Amino acid sequence: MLSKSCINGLRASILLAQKEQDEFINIQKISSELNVSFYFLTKILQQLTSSGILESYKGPNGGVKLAQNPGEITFRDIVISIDGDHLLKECILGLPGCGIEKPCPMHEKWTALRGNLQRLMEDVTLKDLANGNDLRLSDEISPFKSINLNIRN
Amino acid sequence: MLSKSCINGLRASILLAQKEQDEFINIQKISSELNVSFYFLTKILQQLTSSGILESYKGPNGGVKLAQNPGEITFRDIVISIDGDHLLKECILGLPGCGIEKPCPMHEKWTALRGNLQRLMEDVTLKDLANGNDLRLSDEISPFKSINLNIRN
DNA sequence: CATATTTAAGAGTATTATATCTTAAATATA
DNA sequence: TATATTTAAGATATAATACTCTTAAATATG
Ligand code: FES
Ligand code: FES
Repeated sequence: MLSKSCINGLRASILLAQKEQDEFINIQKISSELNVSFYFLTKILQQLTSSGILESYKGPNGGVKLAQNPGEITFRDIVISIDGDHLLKECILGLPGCGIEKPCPMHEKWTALRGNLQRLMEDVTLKDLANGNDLRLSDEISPFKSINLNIRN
Repeated sequence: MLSKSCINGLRASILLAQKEQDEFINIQKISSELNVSFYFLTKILQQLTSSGILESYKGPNGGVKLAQNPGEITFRDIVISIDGDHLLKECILGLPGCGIEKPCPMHEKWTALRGNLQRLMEDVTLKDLANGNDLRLSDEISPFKSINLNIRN
């Protein structure tokens, strides 16, 4: 449902919410904690930075940090930034302009469910997520495990 | 959320449910009614046939038809056949084995919503869909409009 | 039996998504 | 100011999905 980029963006954001809010966190460090490629994660976090969800700082001791309090950033903010709002706007049968012309047979049921999804995503903040269980994966079970562990040394 | 293959499979199935159940319908005809490439649709319908949702018949007057009554085939059956059950099984944050080891922070909310999605897809049959509005698109607005209209002439 | 019609199956191409690499820009610190 | 560190941006590579084409198999009909 969510793209891999989006999932990694969420996971990184949750991790940032679990850390000290005031200091910039090194992307290399985040990527190794999440077992995601540094290169890939960098691209994703650039997207979140350009959306204003993160702030970044270059140079020694640089990195990224949340631009707002974790309680003010929602799950939805991050999904929209990376995957856009397709999921929350489009017809489940792919018809153009969901509901505008003639709604498809699934329209009512789908928009109801989609509304619940939207509400769920709006209600959940990074603060909520950060207080939940640890999202880090062990090397053994991580689907994101990188093959080359010596990236950028 | 659903792949294009899946959406086209659904649209074709709904169309079949709107037609005479006893006769085989030509795939070329379905593809032109839906403004989908004959080649692409053929592949998708082969998938539904091998899953036992459709029956096919080769040769003159051949084609495909529903293997059961429209009221007995659910939206879910078709989604599972084409896209698999990822959507209904996986963790929204991509963690392996959703809920088996340590559930992610979204687990409860997501599984609740996913349950509603599952129920929705199980409740809706092709009969329901066929009685709804017309799914055919006009040439002007169809996102599936094929560029070359003279396929296989 | 020969031919035309139609789906099946597999191969091939195109487009998009995912992932990596390289170079540039900013900045801290010696 | 020179160097090392770190993100930004753009180019490249790989994988997955979408889509097309070709050939084979089944079958109706003359
Ligand atoms: S028109 Fe299909 S879900 Fe709205
Ligand atoms: S573990 Fe994430 S939704 Fe179940």
